[in-house]
Amino acid sequence: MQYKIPRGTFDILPSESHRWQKVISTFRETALSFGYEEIVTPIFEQVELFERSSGESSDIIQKEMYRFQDKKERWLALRPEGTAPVVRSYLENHMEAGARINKLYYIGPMFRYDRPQAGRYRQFYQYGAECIGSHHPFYDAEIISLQTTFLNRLGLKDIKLEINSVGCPNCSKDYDKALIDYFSPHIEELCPDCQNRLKTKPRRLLDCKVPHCKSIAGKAPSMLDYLDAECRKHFEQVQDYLKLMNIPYDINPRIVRGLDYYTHTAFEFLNPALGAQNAISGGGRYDGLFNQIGGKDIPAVGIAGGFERLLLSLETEMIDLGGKAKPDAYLVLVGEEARKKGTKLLADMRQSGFSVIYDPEKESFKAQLKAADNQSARYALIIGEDEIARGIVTVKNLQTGEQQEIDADEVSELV
RNA sequence: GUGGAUGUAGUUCAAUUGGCAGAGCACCGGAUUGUGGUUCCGGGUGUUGUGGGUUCGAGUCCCAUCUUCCACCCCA
Repeated sequence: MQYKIPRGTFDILPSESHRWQKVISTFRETALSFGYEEIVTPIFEQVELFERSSGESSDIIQKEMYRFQDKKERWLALRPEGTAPVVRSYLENHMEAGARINKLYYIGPMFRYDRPQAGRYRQFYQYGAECIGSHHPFYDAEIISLQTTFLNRLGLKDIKLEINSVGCPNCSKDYDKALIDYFSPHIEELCPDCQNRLKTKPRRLLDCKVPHCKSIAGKAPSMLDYLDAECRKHFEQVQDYLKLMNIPYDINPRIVRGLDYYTHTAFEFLNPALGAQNAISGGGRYDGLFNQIGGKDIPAVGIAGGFERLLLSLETEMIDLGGKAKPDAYLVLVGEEARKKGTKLLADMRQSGFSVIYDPEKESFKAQLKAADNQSARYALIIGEDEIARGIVTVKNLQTGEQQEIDADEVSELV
């Protein structure tokens, strides 16, 4: 084998693709039933869009983004995430003028240069939904509800929802300061990563897995104590809605979203069975992003999820997504006359919407029937010398083994 | 980017101290030339990830490289 698939990418083969289709169509149906409409944006964008939205210091920008120059030496990037392009498109197409609220969903590949692992790829497929134009806590809950409904429709059970509020820029500032005050006396004891985090993103300290850091972080001040009155109220209202919608959740004050632009609600859906890469989806409110990109003050809340991890979860829970489509009929043709008549029948039946399979390279009667069985066809349509002579087609039900002879013209009606 | 494992047939796995690369499943063909699934018979389908090295001889030992996996980092 001379050529190999690039590292961190994968083919979706026919044996898998029907599972993907099932999950994707379930997401589409769910989003649609919540009033979300699809938006499709390009796979690459100007580099600056992501630098501006994700924050230049973020890992995504620093080490994970695929950048390249085109022939006019414009710097472009394969999109590492879906929200910024949606926001770009929203602003560019003046969608705020068309409707007060825009509810959008997207599906497609994202790209991050990262070390591959189970459930983590360099080209991976995400779905996402964004509700743009309202600050109302109902929509925070609706976005979460969209995800739980989606998971329920797929039949997934072992998924946890954790929510948090990261506050607004105001209380956020106070909190970061409190964290720095708290951790600074311990700086010598912290792991090198955490010493670094203290300078760049204090909140990341709360997440560290090194036992000693963990024990120090255990007594650190909680974000929830630093929320101002308005943020607190918003967070409570989101929870009220979740309760009304019958959605179970845990509050986890340690949730930190990776990207800079989040405000208020932040949440994650986790599957504890998945190992290290256990976040199925995550999201939150990003009232600050529009300002960051386009200078307009537009509130929004959204979610993004990964299909790979979803499919892994479905596998560990052994949930059957239904097999691949089975053909209605397989043509078994023996003899030259039968081949002619059968080919015509094949074309007619396909024209009227049936799925019919025929393979001229299988010549023996037995080989054709075997193939019909192999492909799980519902019926075998048999035409041989006998049928030709009598102007009929033998129809065999491959499940029951029952067989009947019918008039050549009436085949379509029976199947 | 850091640390640690891994790789043999389509697939799951064998192969003794270095001594002719094998088995189940799958696949293909056949079992009175018109009846599939079950059964029986036959067939191994391979650059042992790749490239070097040691050796009379390497799947096995050494070096490099790639892939995948585990953890970190990060996140979907």
